[in-house]
Amino acid sequence: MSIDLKNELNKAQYEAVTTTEGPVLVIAGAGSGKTRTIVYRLAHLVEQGVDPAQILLLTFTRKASQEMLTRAAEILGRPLDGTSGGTFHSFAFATLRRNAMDLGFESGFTLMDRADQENAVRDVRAELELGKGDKSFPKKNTVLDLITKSRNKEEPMDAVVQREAYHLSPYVEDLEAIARAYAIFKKKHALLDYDDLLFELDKLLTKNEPLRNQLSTRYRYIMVDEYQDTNLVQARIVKHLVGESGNVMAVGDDAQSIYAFRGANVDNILKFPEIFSGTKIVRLERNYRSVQQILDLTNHILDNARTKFDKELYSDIPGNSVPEVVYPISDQTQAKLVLDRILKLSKKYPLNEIAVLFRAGYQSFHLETSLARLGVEYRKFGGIRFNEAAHVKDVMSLLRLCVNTNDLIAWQRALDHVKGVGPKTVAKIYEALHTDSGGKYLTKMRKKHEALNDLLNELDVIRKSPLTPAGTLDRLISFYQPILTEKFPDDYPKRQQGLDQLAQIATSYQDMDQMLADLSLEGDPDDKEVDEESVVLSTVHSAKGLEWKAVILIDLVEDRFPSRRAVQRPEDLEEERRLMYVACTRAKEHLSLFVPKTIYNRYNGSSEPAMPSPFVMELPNDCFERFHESYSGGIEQRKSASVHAKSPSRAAASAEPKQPSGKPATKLGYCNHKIFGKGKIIAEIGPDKYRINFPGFGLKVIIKDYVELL
DNA sequence: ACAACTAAGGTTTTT
DNA sequence: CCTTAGTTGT
Repeated sequence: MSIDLKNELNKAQYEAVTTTEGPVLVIAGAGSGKTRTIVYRLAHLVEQGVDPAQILLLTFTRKASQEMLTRAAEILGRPLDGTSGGTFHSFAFATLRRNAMDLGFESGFTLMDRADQENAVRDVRAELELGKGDKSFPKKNTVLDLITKSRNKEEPMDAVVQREAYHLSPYVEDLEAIARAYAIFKKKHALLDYDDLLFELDKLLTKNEPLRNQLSTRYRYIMVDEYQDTNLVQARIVKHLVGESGNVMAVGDDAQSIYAFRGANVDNILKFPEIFSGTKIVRLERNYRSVQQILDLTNHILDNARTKFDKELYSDIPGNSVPEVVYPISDQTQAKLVLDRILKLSKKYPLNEIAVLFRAGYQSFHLETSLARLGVEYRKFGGIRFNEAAHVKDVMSLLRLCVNTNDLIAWQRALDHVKGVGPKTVAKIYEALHTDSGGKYLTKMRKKHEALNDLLNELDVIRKSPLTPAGTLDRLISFYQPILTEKFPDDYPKRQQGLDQLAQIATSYQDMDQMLADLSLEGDPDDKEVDEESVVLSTVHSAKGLEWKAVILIDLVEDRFPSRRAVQRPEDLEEERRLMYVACTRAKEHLSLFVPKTIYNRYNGSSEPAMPSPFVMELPNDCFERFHESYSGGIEQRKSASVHAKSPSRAAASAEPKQPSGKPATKLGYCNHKIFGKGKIIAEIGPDKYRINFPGFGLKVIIKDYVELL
């Protein structure tokens, strides 16, 4: 039985699927059947007689690649045995681990997650005694951001600071020193961070020719999804792996590039044809996801992009659902209105076909409490993750110490519950454990601190008789039990469930390192039985590649979406626009945009007026319907351009603040000032002056000649 | 000298 | 709400 490709695919998709030899670049608009194309290509290759083990599929999440492989197997009617699939990072981890010796890690290495990295930066800075008592010294978070940005963009620190954090210029040398010490720290403690995975793999493939040849021979067919979000190292890795065969397909959409902040480089996708000569370019422009009204709106979002995207999506999905823009009175009442909207939509769609999207994890907080109060189930993506929860990290560090006794970060965490032992003492104990002469000190400390003694004994027992990951975890969780109840008196039962879940996950692993890495590499473990009846709450980033019948976007006001941090530099603002595009293109049939008129400000404890997001302001009136919340609680349709006027006639609406759409602020736009940097022009004062709001500096009146308009 | 406690300041996005 | 700097206590 063979697959009827012609029937299952459109012309462009068919071409992408059947061009199996040589480099192919697929520019796939949102909802254009990108996944379908990859899935069919996988199936097609295997049907043509390609050994599944010769295929490598690199995707953005491991879940995505698993799903594609499963779907391909369904089409084929048999499983794809041996196909490698996963993220760049997970692939790198697996390859590096098989070659740990080559890297200089005789006894393996441990992967650090974000918190580990921050802790390491904190320690290193303390060690170097940099910025003692200097309140404006960048925080570890910021320091780490700059370090990884400099690595991912492969630019020197001073260039990054110059461009993206000019106010930190005085600290450039300190930052460089920390970056160097951080690298040494990792080496010393057999730790690799996310960036190291990629750079070490690149290094390994560059210098180890036999390995490179072995891999490029093995992977005769390589497919890379979301290519617009790869960075320079990732592109080099692809190049290494492709080798002689030249059979590589990159799939992506330049309009959906949303990871520049971590070093992704859109140029990768644009330059792909240069790097792989003879590239065949296929464009998928037909949209199979959304009704035309939604596409009209999303196309408008791109209209105002600085870099124009040569793309206009079209769809012939039947449906007559005009997107709506809803103006709640405040972000607090927004939660209630969103809830009402969800309940209304749930009559038409199952809950898991409804998603609420937002820019940053914390923005769903109000809504979460409302949903919980009403007993509506929800699943949240983005924000705090399972493996970042304190109790999970605690147990994980115990586990890490069983495999890597050099892991200082894990020691710090594991010894945290020992009363009377702080950072300094941990360092001493660590030293004692790693030097022959440390015995006396250790026995002294073991006598002094019973909890320390217990822990070391426990670890010894486990190390002497290694169990399976699940067995080890069971032991450690029992050991941790008393600590859990003491540390989290308020909610330990809930956390206990999390640990049980962790133990459950462990049963599917034979290998401890692998399990540890997976937990860091793949945020949340798969909910075994996904509750079908749960609304989805997600950050826009985490919603990438997903779709729902109904999508609700909240907090579309200035400083939130676009993020306050992104307004300063035009490139960042452009990325926010693409983010907005990604968010809206997730919707198949229904799209609601919520624009609260006021935002609660905890600084002065009151609600303050908020400007609607520029991305909403610039939308033409005819591509959405407008609703305002009335003070009596309901929402009412308002404004001229509406198609129908069925709204209930409550008169209260007239008391509302005016739509700020006509205000000059948005027309005046942004500008650059030599000293204050990027600012938003609020008003024109007289013939030659502007009132400008500079983030970090506040309102200023500046003579026009001194600013550069953007 | 170091750990524990307390008050205040600041919040993007992710592998 | 979660991190961190400053203060108190051992």
